[in-house]
Amino acid sequence: MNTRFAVATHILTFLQSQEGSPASSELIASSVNTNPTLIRRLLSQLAKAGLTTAQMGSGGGALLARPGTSITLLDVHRAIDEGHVIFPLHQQPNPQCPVGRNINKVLHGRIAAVEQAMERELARTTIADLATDISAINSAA
Amino acid sequence: MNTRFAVATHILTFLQSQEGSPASSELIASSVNTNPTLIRRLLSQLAKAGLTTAQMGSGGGALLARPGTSITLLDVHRAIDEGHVIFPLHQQPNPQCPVGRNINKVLHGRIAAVEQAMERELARTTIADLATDISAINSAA
DNA sequence: ATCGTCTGTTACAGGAATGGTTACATATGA
DNA sequence: TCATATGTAACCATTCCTGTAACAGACGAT
Repeated sequence: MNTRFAVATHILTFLQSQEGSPASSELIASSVNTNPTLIRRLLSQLAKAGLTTAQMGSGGGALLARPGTSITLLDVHRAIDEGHVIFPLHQQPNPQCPVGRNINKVLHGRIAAVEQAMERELARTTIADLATDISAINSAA
Repeated sequence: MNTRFAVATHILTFLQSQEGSPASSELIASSVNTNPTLIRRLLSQLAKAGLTTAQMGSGGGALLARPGTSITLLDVHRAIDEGHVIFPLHQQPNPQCPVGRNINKVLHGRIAAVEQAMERELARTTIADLATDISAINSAA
């Protein structure tokens, strides 16, 4: 089970709720309930994608690189699952067979439409949305 | 890389193009370019989902259990990736943390919308559509 | 009735991905 | 200078996927 997308989203939502003060990988790890190295690995990918920055040294930690209102779940998906295809095609079907020769060509178009629908929906939610939902739950309780 | 969805779709499209004559796992395997056991494993799942049937014994093989016009890619996805969540949540975030306590509740709703969008799109393509596209390419060539 | 064919299923091995752990060089604030 | 924290690498256990081999059971052909 690959939970990196969920954990990365958790990290970003956590940073959003910190309102600008840096969070150490150990603090984040305690919220996610995992170990700091895994958090740093994901933060490294998020930083490469331009979603977070890091402040090294004492009192340092991770920060959002831009407002949570401008970071969507699609951004997270692209940063974390880069190159991870949801519905991969199989390699080298038999070119001698009328079906095998063309199946990938035909399937590719249909799958592309599916992934586009998925991405459109991912793009509709921002990190700020999630943080807002959470704080609404917490202030209601 | 998990290509089971693509291979299962290939199998069903192959059966559709057979127009009712049974296909052995070995014949299908040669079209997919893999081994018969993998084909039989997938056929077993497709049969459990009611998409194919099997005719045992000499001259036997796999058959579509219902018209290809009524089998969608969503049916294939459900038969093959049953229980395989696209965006799984992470287990047991810290309940002491305001974010950790609620992140999964909030994320779940957003992810459900994404998967529904994906499923709607998968449901729009049938096995018969794929077979039609392929025969169009072959007769054009 | 026997034989060959084909399915359905199991077992096992190799390879890849995931996640947990440890370690360490580097950067930075105090 | 020192404690803190990042960034990254190495290693291990676990799990999933795929290929391979094996075998009992079903069924058509002869």
